[in-house]
Amino acid sequence: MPREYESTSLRDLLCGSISEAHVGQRLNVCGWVAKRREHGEHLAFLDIRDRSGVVQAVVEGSVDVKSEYVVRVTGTVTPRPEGTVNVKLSTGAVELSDCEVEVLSLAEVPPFQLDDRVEIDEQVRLRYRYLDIRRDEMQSNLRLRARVNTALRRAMDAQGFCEVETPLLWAPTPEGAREFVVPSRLNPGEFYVLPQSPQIAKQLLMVGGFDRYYQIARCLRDEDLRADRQFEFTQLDIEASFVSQDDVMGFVSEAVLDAAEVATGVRPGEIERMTWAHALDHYGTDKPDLRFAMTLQDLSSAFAATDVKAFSAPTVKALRVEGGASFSRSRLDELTEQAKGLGAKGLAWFRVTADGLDSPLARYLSGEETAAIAGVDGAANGDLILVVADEYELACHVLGAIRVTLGSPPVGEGPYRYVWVTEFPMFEGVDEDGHLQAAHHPFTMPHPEDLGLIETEPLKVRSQAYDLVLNGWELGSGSVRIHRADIQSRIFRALGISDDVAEVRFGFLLGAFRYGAPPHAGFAFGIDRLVAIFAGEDNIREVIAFPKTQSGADLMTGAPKSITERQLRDLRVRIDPKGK
RNA sequence: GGACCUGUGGUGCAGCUCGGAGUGCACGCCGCCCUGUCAAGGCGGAGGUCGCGGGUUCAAAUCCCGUCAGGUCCGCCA
Repeated sequence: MPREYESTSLRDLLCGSISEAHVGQRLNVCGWVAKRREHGEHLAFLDIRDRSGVVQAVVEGSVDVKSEYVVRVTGTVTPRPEGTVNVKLSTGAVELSDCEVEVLSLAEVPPFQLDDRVEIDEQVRLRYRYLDIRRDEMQSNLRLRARVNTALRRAMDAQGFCEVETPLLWAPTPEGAREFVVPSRLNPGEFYVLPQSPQIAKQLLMVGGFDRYYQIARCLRDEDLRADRQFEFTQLDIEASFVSQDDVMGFVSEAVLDAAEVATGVRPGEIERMTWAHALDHYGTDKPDLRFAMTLQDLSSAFAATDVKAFSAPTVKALRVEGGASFSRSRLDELTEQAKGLGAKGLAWFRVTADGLDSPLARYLSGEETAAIAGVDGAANGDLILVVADEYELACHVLGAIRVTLGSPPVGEGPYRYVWVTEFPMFEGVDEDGHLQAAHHPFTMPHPEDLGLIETEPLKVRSQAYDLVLNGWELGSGSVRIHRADIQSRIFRALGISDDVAEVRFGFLLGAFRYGAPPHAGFAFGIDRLVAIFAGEDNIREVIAFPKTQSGADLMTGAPKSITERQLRDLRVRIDPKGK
C-alpha cells in the first residue's frame, strides 16, 4: 500500500508500490523511462523507474519517449493478461494500461547503460556519478547507509546520549595524521585545520558536563587513499563520563548490533573478545578475520636447538594450508615474494605427502623437527605447511598476511564475525628521535596493573584501548582517557613531549582538565566500512555518494582545482611554481 | 616515495604472446518492419587520433622508453 509520503502533487504513489491491491484505480506515477519496447505503431511497453522499482506502462499507439526521459504516466492499474505476468518484477502481476504519457524532461543518451548487465569502468561511473547513483545497486547501498545511520542515532538516543556538533574549522595540532589546512582570510598567515576526528572536542564536552555525547561526525585526513580509506569519512563518535571500558564497549555494541539487525535482518549475539596479544599470536594481526580458522601455530620450542640456519630465529611460526600441496611452484614463489616483501627473510614450504614431507628443506630437518611440521594443526596428506622463522612480531605479521591471502573469503560471504580486541600495547616502537610512539593516542590510559612499568619497561605497558573488528576490517577504536594530570605528564615524558611542547599543542585541553575533569572514555567507528561490509562491497566508494579517486580527485567536479588570483590575494597565499 | 594491474567506436570485451589494411563479438544509438513484450524480435546503418608522446621497423593497437588517468597494495593513516 502507498505510504503517506509517496503521494505528491504530481504522483499518487511510487512505481514499486503498485500492486494487485490497486487494480481498477487510475493513478499517476513519475519516473525515468528505463526501457521501451515498441511493437509497431499500435502498442508499446514502457518500464517506468523510480527509486522504489519499476512498473510497466502499456501505451496503445506509438509514444515519443526515449531512455531516461522523465515522465509522468497516468494509467489504470490492471492485472496482466494471463501468461504475461513477469515474476522477475515485483510489480509484475499488474501493469498500467490506457496510459497517457507526459514528458517532464528530455534526456540525452546516457554515457553508459543504467541497467546492471555489465560492470562499468569506475572512471566513467565517477565522472557521471549522478547517473551512476540512479542504478539499483547504488540506490540500495546509499539507502542501506541511511538506515544504518538512523539505527545508530536511535540506539545512541535510547542510551541517553546527546548529539553535539563540533567545529570543522579547528586548531592545528601537529600530531598524527596529516591535516587539511584552511587559510584564514581575516588573519593572514594563519590557518585552521579540518579535524582528523573530534577527539579533543569530545573530551572537552566531558569536562563541560555532557556525560554522554555522540555524533555522526565527518573526519578528514590528508593521507593516501585506499579501498577502505577516503580523505573524508564518517564515524559514529562517542564519549562518556564516569564509565569503564566495559561500559563503552556496551554502548557501542548496542549501536552496532542494532545497525546490524536493521541491515541484515539478524541481530548478532554478544560480541566476543580477544586480547591484542592473542590476536597477534593466533592470527598475526590486530584485526583478525574470524570467518575462517587457519590459525598460526608456534613451533619455536621444536626448533629451539635447530641446525637448520633458515630456522634459527627467536620465533618459528607455521600455517597449515588445507589442500595446499597442489600449489604450483610459481604459486609458492609468489607467496615467498609476498613474505619477503613484508620483511621476512624467506618462506619455507612443506608438502605433506604419504611419503613424508616434500620440500627442498626436508632432508635437513631432524626427526623431531619433521614430526613437528608434519603435525601442524592436524595436518593431513595433501596439505601444505608454510613456515616463517624470525623475530616474534615479524613472523606473526608475515604469516598473518599470508593467512589472509590464502583463506579470506570475499567481503559478502560467510558469517559476520565481530570481535573486540583489547589490551593494546601503550607504545609501539620509537620514532627517529628515539622517543616512544603512542600506539593509540597520548591521552590513552594505561592498564592499571602496568602503571609501574611506564618508566622501566614501557613496551610492556598495556593500555586501556580497544578496537572493534568485523571480518578482518578494523571498524574503529577507542580508549579510556587519562583524566589525571600526574599520569598525563608521565606519558608525555615517555613520549618525549616536554611540558612546554605539551602546553603549545594541547594547552587548551590540559587547561580544561585543571577545572575538574571526570573520568571518561570513548570510541569511534567508521560507518563507511560498516556499511560496505553489510553491502558486500570491498571498497567504501560503493557506499559513498560522491567519493574521490585514489589520487584524491573528484572526477565529476574536477576538484581539486586552482582558484582565482583574487581569491589567493584575499587569503594572502602565494603559489610557489618551483615547488613540487 | 615505491611495486603491480588496466586503458581498443557511447558501454563491456576479444585482438597484443609470435608486428602485416581498424579485424571481430555483445549491448547501446539511428532508420525501417512488427498488437503482449519485459536481456522483446527481424532487417539495415552510423559510429575509432587503439589514453598521450617518443623510439625500433619497410610496416606498431601489438615490441621498447617515457608520460597521463583509473585500480590494488607497500610506505603513510597519533
